[in-house]
Amino acid sequence: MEGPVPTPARTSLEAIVAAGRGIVDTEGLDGLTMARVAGAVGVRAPSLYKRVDGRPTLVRLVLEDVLRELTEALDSVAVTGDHRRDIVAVAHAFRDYARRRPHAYALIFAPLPEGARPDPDLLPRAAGPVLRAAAALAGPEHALEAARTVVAWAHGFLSMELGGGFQLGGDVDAAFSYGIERISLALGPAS
Amino acid sequence: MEGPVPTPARTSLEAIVAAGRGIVDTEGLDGLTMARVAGAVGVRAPSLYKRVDGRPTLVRLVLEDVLRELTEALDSVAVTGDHRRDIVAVAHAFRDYARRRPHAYALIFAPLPEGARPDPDLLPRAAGPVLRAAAALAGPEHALEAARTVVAWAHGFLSMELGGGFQLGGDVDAAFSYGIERISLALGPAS
DNA sequence: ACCTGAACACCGTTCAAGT
DNA sequence: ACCTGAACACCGTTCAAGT
Repeated sequence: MEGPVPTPARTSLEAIVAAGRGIVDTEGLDGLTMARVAGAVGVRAPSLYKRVDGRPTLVRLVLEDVLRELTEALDSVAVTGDHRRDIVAVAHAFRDYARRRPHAYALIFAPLPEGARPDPDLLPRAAGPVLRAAAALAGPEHALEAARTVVAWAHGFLSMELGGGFQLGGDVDAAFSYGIERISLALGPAS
Repeated sequence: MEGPVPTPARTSLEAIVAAGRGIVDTEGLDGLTMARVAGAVGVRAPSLYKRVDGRPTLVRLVLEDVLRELTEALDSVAVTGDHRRDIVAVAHAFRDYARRRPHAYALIFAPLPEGARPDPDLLPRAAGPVLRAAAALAGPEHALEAARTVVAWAHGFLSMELGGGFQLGGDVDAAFSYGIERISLALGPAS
C-alpha cells in the first residue's frame, strides 16, 4: 500500500549558492563551474539542475548575495550630519569592501548575460547611503546626478586599482583621498 | 635535386588579428573563439597556432589594436588652450569612442588573464591628452592624481552606461555633461 | 613549411535509467 | 523524488600524418 519512497535531498539551494559564493570569493567568476559547485556540495553536476535553472541563474543568485553584503557594509556607515564627511566615509567603505572581496566586487559591474542580471532594485538599494549623502550635499534636484558622479568615479577608480590599471606608480591611497575630496567639494553648493 | 616544396601560407597574423577585431566589435569577447577566427580567415583552428601562441595572445593583440584606435581618437581632439574646455572635449571624445565600439571599449578595462595584458606603455600613451589637459588645469604636482580622477570617473560612468547600470532613468547625456563640468571645476585652481 | 583530422581534457546541459 | 552515467555540442590545445 506504500507509494514509492522519495529519496531525501542531499543538498539545497542555499548550500549551492553558498558554495558558489565561496568559489567566487577565492577564485573569481571563472572558477564557478557547475562541476566545481556540485563537488563542493557533494553531488554531481546534473543534480544542480534540480534546484537552479543553469549557470546564469546561479551567477545571479551569487551576485545578489554580494549586493546584500555590500548593502550591509554601506548601511553601517555612521551618518554624522557633516554631509561632506559622510560622503567621504561612504566612499571609503565602498573601497574597503572592494578590496576585501575583489572577485565579488568585480561581479557587480561585470558585463553579464541577460539571465545573470540581478533584481534591478538591489543596486539602487545598495547605493542608498550614497544617494542620501549626495542629496544632502548637492540639493534634491541634483541628487541623482551627484550620486551617479560619485559612484561612477569610485567604481572607475576601483576598477583601475583592482585591475592593475595604475601603472604610473604614485600613492594610490592618497589618490583616492584626493579624488573624493575634490569631488565632494565639486558637488557641494557653489561657494 | 629539389628539396621539399614549402606550401604557401594561406593566411597571416595581420589577417588573424583583423578577423579577431571584427568579431570582438560585433559580438564581444565571448564570440572570439579560435574556431570562429579560423573560419573567418579560411583555415581550421589548429592552423592559428602557427602564428599565435594561443587565445590569450590573440586577445592581447586585438586589445592593442583597440588601444591604438582609441589613442588616435583622443589625439585628434583639438587643443584650444582653454584647459577646462579641453578636458571636457577629451572626455566627450572618450565617451564617443566607447559608444561607437562598446565591445572594444569593454576590453580595455576588462579583468584579463596574465597573458592577455597589453604592452603597459599603451594605456598611458592613450591617456596622454587627458594627462596634458589635467596638468594644465591642476598644476604639474597634481597632474597624475587629477588625470586619474578624470579617467576613473569617465570609465566608471561608461561602465555603468554600457552595462545598463543606469536604471533610475534620467537624462544620461545630461548626467555626463554635469559630471565632467563639476569635475573640471573641482580640479581647477581653488577660485 | 603549412594545414588538417583526430584526439584530449574540459565546459554547460539533457535525459533515460537506477534507487 | 532525487541522483547518476552517458551523451551531446561545444571549448582550447596538441600532434601525428598528409601535401
